[in-house]
Amino acid sequence: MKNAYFPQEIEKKWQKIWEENGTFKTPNESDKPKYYALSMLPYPSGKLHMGHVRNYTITDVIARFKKMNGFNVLHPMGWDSFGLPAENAAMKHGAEPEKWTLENIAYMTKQLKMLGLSYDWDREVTTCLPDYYKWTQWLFLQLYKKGLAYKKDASVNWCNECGTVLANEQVIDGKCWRCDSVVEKKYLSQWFFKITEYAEELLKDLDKLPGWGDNVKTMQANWIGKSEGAIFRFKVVEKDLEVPVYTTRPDTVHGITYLVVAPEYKDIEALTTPENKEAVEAYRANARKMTEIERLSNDRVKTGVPLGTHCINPFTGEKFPLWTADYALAEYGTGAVMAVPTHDERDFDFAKKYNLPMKVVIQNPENPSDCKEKAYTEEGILVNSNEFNGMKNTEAKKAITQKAVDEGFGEFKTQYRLRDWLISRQRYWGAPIPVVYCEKCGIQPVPEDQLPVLLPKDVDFSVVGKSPITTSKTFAETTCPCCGGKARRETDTMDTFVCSSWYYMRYADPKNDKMPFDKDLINHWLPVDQYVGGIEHAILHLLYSRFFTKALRDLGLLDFDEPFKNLLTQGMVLKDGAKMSKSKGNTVDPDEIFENYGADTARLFILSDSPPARDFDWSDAGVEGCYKFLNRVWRLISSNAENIKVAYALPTTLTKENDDLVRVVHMAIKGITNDISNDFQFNTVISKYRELVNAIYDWQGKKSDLNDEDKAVLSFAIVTLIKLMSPVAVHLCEEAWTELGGEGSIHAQDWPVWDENLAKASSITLIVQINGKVKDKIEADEALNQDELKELALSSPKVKELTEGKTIVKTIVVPKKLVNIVVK
RNA sequence: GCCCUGGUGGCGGAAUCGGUAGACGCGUCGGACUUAAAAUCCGGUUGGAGUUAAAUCCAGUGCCAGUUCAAGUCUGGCCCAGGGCACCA
Repeated sequence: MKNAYFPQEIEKKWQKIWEENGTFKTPNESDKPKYYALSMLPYPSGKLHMGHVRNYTITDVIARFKKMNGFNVLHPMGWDSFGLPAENAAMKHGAEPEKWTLENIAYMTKQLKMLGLSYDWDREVTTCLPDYYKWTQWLFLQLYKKGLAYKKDASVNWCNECGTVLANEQVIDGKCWRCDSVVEKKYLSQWFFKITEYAEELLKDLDKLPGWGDNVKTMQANWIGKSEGAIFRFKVVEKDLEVPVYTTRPDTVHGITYLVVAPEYKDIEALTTPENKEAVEAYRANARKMTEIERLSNDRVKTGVPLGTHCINPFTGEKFPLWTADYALAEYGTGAVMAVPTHDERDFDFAKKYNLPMKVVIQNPENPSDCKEKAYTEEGILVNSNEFNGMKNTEAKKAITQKAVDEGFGEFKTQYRLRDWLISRQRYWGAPIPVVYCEKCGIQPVPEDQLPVLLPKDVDFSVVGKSPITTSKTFAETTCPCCGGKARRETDTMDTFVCSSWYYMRYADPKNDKMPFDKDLINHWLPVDQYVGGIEHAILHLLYSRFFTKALRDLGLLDFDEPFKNLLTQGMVLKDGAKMSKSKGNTVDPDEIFENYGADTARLFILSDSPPARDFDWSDAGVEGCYKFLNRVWRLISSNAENIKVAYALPTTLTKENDDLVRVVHMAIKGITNDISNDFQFNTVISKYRELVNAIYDWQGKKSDLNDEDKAVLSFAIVTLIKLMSPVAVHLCEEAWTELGGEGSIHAQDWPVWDENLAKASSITLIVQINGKVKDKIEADEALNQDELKELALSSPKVKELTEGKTIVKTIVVPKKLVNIVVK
């Protein structure tokens, strides 16, 4: 074994051998239990960044750990390779999106291999290739047949910069998730997935996911936004019309003093009197012009105009006016709101501004409020509410709704904030939506045997204001699968999130050309046992994937309810306290780290300083420290190489010193195994590697010559060390294993096991406290019983001195640990 | 405003059940080796008091109370930071 550590040399060597030997191939058939470890698949942007390195290292260590623990581990990798950057690159550099994408994939694959990741590359999935997107299209057709994919005219989010529509989930603070430019509203005919059909199950099944963080689950729950309330229908005085409203406060219904409809409300024109028409039209025109941002920026300052018509409150017979105001949202509930200014802050603000009447109907008997200064929104007792007076408002909700139900002007209603998923994109580089439009037959799905609908090659990427796909002379023109007549192909492509909603299923059966996946195989491998990725997908990708799983289950394609059993959301990689970004100039290039220190150092460092879920601050000194540590490990092994043999067996009886080292090794096995099992605390795992290495050096420092027993003990310690380190320092440990006479790959060895009796020190340190403060520490035999421990503590000279002249009130003995003497 | 997460040395962070606070590392200071440097090795490093040096003592896990023989850990109230949602009726 060489004296010096040359990571670049050994890393290259082993990567080649592993590839040739197929060390990391995963067979479908195995007598071992399965384990599916998965990282979120990357977008092939060009180069790996440190966030990737962190993500894939975490998952890789998990996969290797599980493999050594007797699992048949599926650990695949693929590419989320449709999307706008490829198209932008095409426009900028004139490169084909496909060529650009495949080149990036080739480069990043090389980088992933340099990191020493244990992927089964035979299962690689590339979403932009026809053998994959054929099945994305096939799945679309199944959803279409089931009524879960549909086309409708709707007001949609439009990003001018990207030249396409966006899903609600892709609009962040009124801006595009990708390019950050302001999103506008457009009225277009678009394709949707009916995710709302699963709103209740998506919410409810969050409870089935104890392996997910509460942060992600509450984000999803908030996004789904369930609320329970009632619909009331109010008759319009001047017209033969009704205005239905949704409310979560049916208990306040006697306090209605006006009603608000959204500017986009469907019946608004009919509800407007001729005298008010001009003002209402002006208000609506202005609302249409405003972007989401503008609506948000002047929040709290509410505006509106009266329509001139009135409704009757069936509970009181009172007549109240109708208004339009943009604080009522067309897309939520019925688009109309009953206003109770006394018990709703928004209605209160509006009523104050326009001097509308107020009527108190809920009171706190202890501390009544007249609601002149602010709305009272807490619980209370009903007043001014006819037969409901005196009822607790929580009970009145039900009673009042029931009355509406009985008398036929209302019902109980559960409402969700979640909207259907808009999947059309007016872009080229995506999976074409497989439908055609026929003048005679209408919307026709492309027959399954005609899939895939291939992307055309004869397109002009320089066009502005429309999708490049529309420039193809060959693509749109087609024949109707129904009547054979002339028809036009859909030119919209699917949101890339559709592709990434099922990729983890394809890994189970990546080469299937009859189906997206075999049912038995997917039921065998799925759900994913451990999913690792960034928190930024808490809603988007994770919600869509959960929806897909449930929809495909209902299509009979699979038999599970949730795709990801355990989810680890890793923190960001920072540098100098800020997120790494090119614009800030604080990025670190993985290639440079591989070149200067090797992949093992990079892997060790990225896991070392912070627990996976927390943000990680990159520091050059930290990398240096990890490199030094690996050198230290290397020296420890190489300087002892002739004394260490994998095959050496431990003698049954040992000297005290050797016994102590053996105990340290057992403690390390136990500690490291528990740390990995307990939320993958790799930072403490690595500190335990260091402790073990330090202990071996200390032990060695006390020895001048090694006898046979010493050699056996040292071999045990070092062979265990490299097994424990092998999931992290994958190349170094493989090299050491081979040099020390190990057979096969270290990555195929069994994980070390500890002996509970040896995984502790041979004696205990008894903590002696007086009044809860540590006063003495005594080495003691662990066999001592409680009384003996008490005697031992009381016999301490220190204790005698401090208890002199005082009364011992009480003595608490914690077995094997501590004695607390309470004195007065 | 609502929801989630967190608050421990100069820094990253550690501390199964309530039982030695600060593991391990980074930084830093001192020492050894060296002509010198790098590398390596050894030692100190929460604050304060104390001493020639030590021993030793006191305080200390965001703040204020409480429970307990014992609280970083449990309970109640508050403050701060980060993230998410936000005119959702």
